Amino acid sequence: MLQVSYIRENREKVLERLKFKGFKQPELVDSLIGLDEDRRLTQIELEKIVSESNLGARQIGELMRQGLKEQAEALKVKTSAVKEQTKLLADKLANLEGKLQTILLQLPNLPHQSVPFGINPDNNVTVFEHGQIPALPDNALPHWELGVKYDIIDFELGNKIAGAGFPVYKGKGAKLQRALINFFLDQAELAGYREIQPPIVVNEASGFGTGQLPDKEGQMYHIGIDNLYLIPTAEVPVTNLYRDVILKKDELPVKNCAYTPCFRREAGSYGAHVRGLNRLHQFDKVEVVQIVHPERSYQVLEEMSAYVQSLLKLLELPYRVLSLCSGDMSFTSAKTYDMEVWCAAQARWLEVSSVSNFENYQSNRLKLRYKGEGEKPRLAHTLNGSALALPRIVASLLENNQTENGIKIPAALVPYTIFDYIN
RNA sequence: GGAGAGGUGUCAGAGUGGUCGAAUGAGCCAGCUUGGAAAGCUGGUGUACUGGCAACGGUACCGAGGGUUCGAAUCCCUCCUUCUCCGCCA
Repeated sequence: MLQVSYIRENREKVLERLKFKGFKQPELVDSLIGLDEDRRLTQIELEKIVSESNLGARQIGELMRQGLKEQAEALKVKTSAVKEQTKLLADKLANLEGKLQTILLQLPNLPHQSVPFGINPDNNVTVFEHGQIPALPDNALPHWELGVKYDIIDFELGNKIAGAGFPVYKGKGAKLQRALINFFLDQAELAGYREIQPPIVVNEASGFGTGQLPDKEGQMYHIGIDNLYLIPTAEVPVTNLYRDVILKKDELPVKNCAYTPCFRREAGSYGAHVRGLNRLHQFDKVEVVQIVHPERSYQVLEEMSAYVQSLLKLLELPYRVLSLCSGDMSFTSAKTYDMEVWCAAQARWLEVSSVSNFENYQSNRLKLRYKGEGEKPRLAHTLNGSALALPRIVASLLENNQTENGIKIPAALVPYTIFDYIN
């Protein structure tokens, strides 16, 4: 959520950046500024009257103590009348605040200066590529067929017990999952991240805190009876750990990581491009989250990007890094890098990580702040990234590493799988 | 799930309708004291919105949200949560 004070003081720039992002309702900015003006005037008026009636109440108390009942009664009548006015103003104020909030929730984050302009994914800019695209034999199989061939991923069984998009991993397939999770967590720890094991359901307040609610409600599984949501990413619980928190300045940066299953309804997305592991309702992911000083957030974004790339290098997967264009970035991000791995049999790039700097857009909503000695609390900057999401990594490993002897496991992973081939 | 008792500032802990944003103690910060420290003494020590160049004000916040009242930490309602006992259970 953008700060009202920032919008008020930087109207031109906000409008320019929103246009850059392709935001279609720039008129909301001026509505917001108008409402804010109105809100402040109303508040001043209300507080003046409340102040008066507070004074009256205090005087009544004083009179009562002195036993001057009649004077107290007279003053009561007067004060009651003042109070009537406060009701109207309080309603008006609440109404204005509601409208203000509604608009604020509709305004996306402002893209950083370094974000390339664009309106769709075609305008994303490849900023880095690494690794050789492997040449596969003609009889190469896509991962969903390899999964069946080696009896390690069973989509039909998952379909039977849960539904489409809930695969069952078996034998070495299951062990590969576990190996990847441990590998990612160990790497994260080496990079200075503290491991968190959060709940994988969250309440409404948490959903609002990271912005899944109210807009993306349909994207999450909802447990109606207890009004809880299955998390779509560990970002939700791990970032909400810091909701309404004021950190000491020297506690920054906060670096947390977490492995969790993630649940996404993905309503309406079916078809060939979401086959196999490409898009699932349940998948495993290790997420890294940082809370940093505002002056450091762009440096940290680069560091996080480099960290994710280091994982891909260790897994020996060909990848590229995209700087998302203004129009393709998520609603809440100020700058995002996507990491995509090459899936040889499908002959396409698949996104396995998205690393974003939210600046203070999330922390404003979360009321996540930091404070130095004798300073005012200030909003911190938050960043997060997948490190990494498993299914597409598995897809890429299977497709790229298929040999006549089976699927070759990259050396860095062998200590975790204990086997070096799936066959 | 049933019965009961609680939730107050950084912490401990008073406060049951009227100068209570909140006693007291501890902690923390600053000053005094000291060669230095401890002890002692003095002062300070929350957040948000808002007015003001500032000094300094206003309003709100005692788990959350409503309500009663001229006035609520204190009374009423709903919810959350913690503890104890019982039941159930990985």
